[in-house]
Amino acid sequence: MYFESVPIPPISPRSSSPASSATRFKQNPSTEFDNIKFFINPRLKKIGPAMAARSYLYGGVSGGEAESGGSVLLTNKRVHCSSSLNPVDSFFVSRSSPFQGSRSMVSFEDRGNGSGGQFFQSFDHEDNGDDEYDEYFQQPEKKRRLTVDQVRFLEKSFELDNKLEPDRKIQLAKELGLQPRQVAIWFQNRRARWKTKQLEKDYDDLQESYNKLKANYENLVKEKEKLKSKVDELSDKLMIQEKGTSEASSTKSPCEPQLCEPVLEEDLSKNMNPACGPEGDLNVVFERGDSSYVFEQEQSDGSLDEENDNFGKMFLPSMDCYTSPKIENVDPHAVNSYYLGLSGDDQAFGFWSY
DNA sequence: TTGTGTTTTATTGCCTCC
DNA sequence: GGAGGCAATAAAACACAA
Repeated sequence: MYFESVPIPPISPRSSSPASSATRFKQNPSTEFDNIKFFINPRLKKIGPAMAARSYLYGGVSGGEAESGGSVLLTNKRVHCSSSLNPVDSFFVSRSSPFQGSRSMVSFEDRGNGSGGQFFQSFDHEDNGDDEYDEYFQQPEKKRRLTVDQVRFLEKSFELDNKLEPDRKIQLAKELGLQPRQVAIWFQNRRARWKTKQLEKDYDDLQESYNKLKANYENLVKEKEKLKSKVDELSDKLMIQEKGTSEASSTKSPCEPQLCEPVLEEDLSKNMNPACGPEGDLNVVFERGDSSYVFEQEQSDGSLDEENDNFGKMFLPSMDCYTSPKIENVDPHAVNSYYLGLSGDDQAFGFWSY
């Protein structure tokens, strides 16, 4: 086991200067970055090797795990972290790549001996003077964005397959002049972005469906109101007509054979004719009593029918006050259809078929 | 110029699979 | 147990308004 306490001065990562990083590095001359595997700060938070190296190089610790002014413990415990410090990665950076120009902030190509391990070894305090430290740290690698061409290339590759097999990763890294790790990270982040976009799209689709349904519902409510007012209007007419009829009958002889005769089916079908409409002798129809039998043909199937059913039931109570008690046995379909002068087929209004 | 919000690059820990 | 994926997150880079 290898433990070492490493003080971290209170320096903001953003405002850090290369010199301060170098200073900190020099404060720990015995630090061997090749042995850095695992970091624990005083608050027992873990810091990976790359993060630790980053804190040295750039004056801060990514992830906010290390508290400034605190210290970390170095151990050689192995953690799963494909750190960019891996010297092997630098071999994948092709100097002849057409996509040169973007490197990871922890890419150490063109630095010293060209490998991460050697890069760090070159800072052995015993073998290097202060000037050399400062020379390196005054021009730190910054986090660099990929070039437009690199991104375009990666995007095309992502379109083909958003998963990255090891061979493909290495191939892409070579072609782009990046580290395989960078390619893997790019795909990882790209998948995350894709997923976010997908979620947004799904949300929009759901929202659109909801809006359509809502609009349909509002239309139905409007139509319902329209029909209700029409029913009310016709009910009023019926009441007036009833009044007139009763007044007329009271002035006539008690028994008028034509009116008291039972209504025949043929007569009813005449009354059901839309052309006749509600102006027909409704009293006669309801006097028959078993109207549901008469209007059996009005029955239809499907949810639409159910809608109409409720619709009819909804208006019946308001009609009770206008009609004789016998009407309570009447099929709501029949009542509505008859009152509106519509046959069963005519009930298939356009607005029902959303 | 500076403050602020967004995007991109990168790290970490956890999880699953082999 | 190692490799790779993912969610969460940090921080640099960038965009843009005041």
